[in-house]
Amino acid sequence: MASNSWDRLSGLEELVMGFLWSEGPATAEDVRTFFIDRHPMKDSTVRTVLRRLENKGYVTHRVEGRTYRYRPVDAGRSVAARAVGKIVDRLCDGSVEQLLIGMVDGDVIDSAELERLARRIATSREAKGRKS
Amino acid sequence: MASNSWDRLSGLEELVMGFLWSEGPATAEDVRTFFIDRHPMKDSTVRTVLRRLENKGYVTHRVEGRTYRYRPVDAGRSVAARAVGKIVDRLCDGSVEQLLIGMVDGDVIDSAELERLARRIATSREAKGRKS
DNA sequence: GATCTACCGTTACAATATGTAACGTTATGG
DNA sequence: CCATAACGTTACATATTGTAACGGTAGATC
Repeated sequence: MASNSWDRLSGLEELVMGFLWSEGPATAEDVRTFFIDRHPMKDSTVRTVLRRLENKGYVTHRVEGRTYRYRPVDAGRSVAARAVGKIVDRLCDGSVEQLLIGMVDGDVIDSAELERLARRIATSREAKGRKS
Repeated sequence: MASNSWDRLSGLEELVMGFLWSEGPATAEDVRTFFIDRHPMKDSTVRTVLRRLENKGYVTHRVEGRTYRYRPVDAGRSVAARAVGKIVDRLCDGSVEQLLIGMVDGDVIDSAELERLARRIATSREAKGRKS
């Protein structure tokens, strides 16, 4: 009962992941405190969410004294990249170009800006050769 | 009871949208026939799915004689672009660059290829000036 | 060493979302 | 007039999600 093939984050799970990604490793109590205004939860609620996130493979925990400290398994951008990969496969017929065109047309990003970013990334990549 | 703020497509809904995107406007019967092997469904099932898709705003229908012909409201890449926009906001702290880096690191796309596509898109866009 | 307390896992439940479909209704082609 | 094709309404069983009460347990406190 370990490796499921889940992939979607629920709204609350996404909120919590957002916190972990920006604030780094945290305990259930840290999470609860952080969301105390926006979204008050009992501690058991928070812990349930964290446990579910762990089952889904998004976080791991390390035992620290008698508390658990949770941390994201992957960077937000990695999870995002995988999600986008699936979107490309399923909604863009596998074509990243189609997606990029859609993003430019839909004003998600400006074409000049996209070109600039792509160039910058390509440049920084070529400077380091293969890594794996 | 018209404009909901839904956003996610379920597995089956995605399948059906895929069909509509690739095959164009279709009736419930067209859909049923198309999926007869992969995913047999009763006609009422298909029509329920189509109706739900319409509620979610993904398709519209036109009455044609006594049947409904459904068509996608937006191109697949538009839907994809919006979805990616949300992903960027929620998982990449609003930075498209973070997403692109994640995609390159995660081998969703090669950096050189990304640059090539970005350049091509930028070129074709600049050739047409503003449109809206 | 008896208590208290901070944490944890287990268990539970209501509200949705999803897949699936039976049924009743109604034009329309015969 | 009647069969039928196509539609909407209604109905579940499951799975997911948000929310939390409970009971156990290891350290800290008298």
